[in-house]
Amino acid sequence: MATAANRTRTQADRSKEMRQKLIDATIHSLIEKGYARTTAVEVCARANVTRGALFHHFDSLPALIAVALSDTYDKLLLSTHPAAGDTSVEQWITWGWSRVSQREFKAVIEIWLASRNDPDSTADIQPAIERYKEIFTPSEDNRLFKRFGSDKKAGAFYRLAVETMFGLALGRATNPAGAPLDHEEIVIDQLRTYAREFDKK
Amino acid sequence: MATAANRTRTQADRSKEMRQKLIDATIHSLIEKGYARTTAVEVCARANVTRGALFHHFDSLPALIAVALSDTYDKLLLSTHPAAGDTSVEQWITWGWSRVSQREFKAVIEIWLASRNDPDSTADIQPAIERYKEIFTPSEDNRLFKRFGSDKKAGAFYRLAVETMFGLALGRATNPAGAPLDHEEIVIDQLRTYAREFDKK
DNA sequence: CCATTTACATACATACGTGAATGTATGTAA
DNA sequence: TTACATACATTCACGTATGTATGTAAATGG
Repeated sequence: MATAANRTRTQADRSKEMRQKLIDATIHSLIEKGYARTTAVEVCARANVTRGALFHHFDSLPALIAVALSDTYDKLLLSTHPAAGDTSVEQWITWGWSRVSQREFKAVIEIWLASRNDPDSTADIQPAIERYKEIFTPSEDNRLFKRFGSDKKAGAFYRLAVETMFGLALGRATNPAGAPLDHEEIVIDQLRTYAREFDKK
Repeated sequence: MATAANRTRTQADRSKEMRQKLIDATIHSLIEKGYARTTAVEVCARANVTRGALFHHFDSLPALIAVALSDTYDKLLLSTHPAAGDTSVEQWITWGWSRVSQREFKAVIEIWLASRNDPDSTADIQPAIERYKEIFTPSEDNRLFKRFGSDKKAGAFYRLAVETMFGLALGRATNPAGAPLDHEEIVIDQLRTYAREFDKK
């Protein structure tokens, strides 16, 4: 029996739901299988639809991946905020790691690497990559991390902390089931210790 | 005209040279094209031989990659040493980064990721990965970095430094031509600053 | 309520990668 | 120099990915 909700499902609804289903399947495939094995067949199998659906809503698989990347960036980095503008550096470390340690971040790494390895097939994705690069750069323009823009020493620490978290994320990404590393807490704690030196002043 | 060197080229010589040629081509392909696009066709094209040669010397492409990985690990990490046992922590940072910043390290990252993404096709490679894991772990058994094994605080910093360098290496690996990042020196300098705190004692 | 668009499924043409089978040239020991 | 092993090249059979063309069901609007 078709429920009322089903019967009144508008075209716009169908499209939106299908697109989101394909986006989710794409991200999970990137996490579990990596970029190269994230094929149209694989994605559609996960979404329980045929390739016809994918090619109806997206021009190509790379086009879908580009949208999936933007979607993931937004969810990871823009949906939450490091408290207010008066965030301590230590708090920022905690917030940053709570973002970078998400499983979805592996999908981002996969796409970053693919864009280097295969510039042709990832041409559609490049813009989405560029658009979010500023987020990891300390500057006055950075909408999330203005506070590091002016202070040179703090800026250096910001760079270091980001790279450290990326290193840990890479460790997870290469670990069998994306499992956390044993020494993650040790490293993040060490970062917090260094962060507190800035907060003291 | 065939030179004396050419004419007396023994079968063992031919094999050794061919194997090395294939290994080098494999590493360069991993650096430029990534794991997925490092096909037998691609490698043989770089080595200017046919696939017959590859399959004669190696059981499969993964088997060749496994050998190439061991070869690279040895060249990167075991061919040089961080001075003697009395190395300062700061010197160790410099040495470590001089290793991890090598272009060949991207090939290692590619293989790490592939082993997670495709355990089946990388089954042959897994042992080579495991064999060198201890190098990045601080312990008394570590043949390179014994000095960090006992001291807990130094151990934490060692972990942090390694992850930071991995992060920078990932940045290079994803950068267009494997180009260095603008802020590498800033980050490494910051690591050196922290390292000096241990050397003071 | 019927014509038309939109959403999706199915079928097919094309391309590329692998591995095995087979053929040939070069080194080596008797 | 004959007899065989090793080193490589060529070819083919097969699987899988992509993109497109065509068919069908579900919404929409007059």
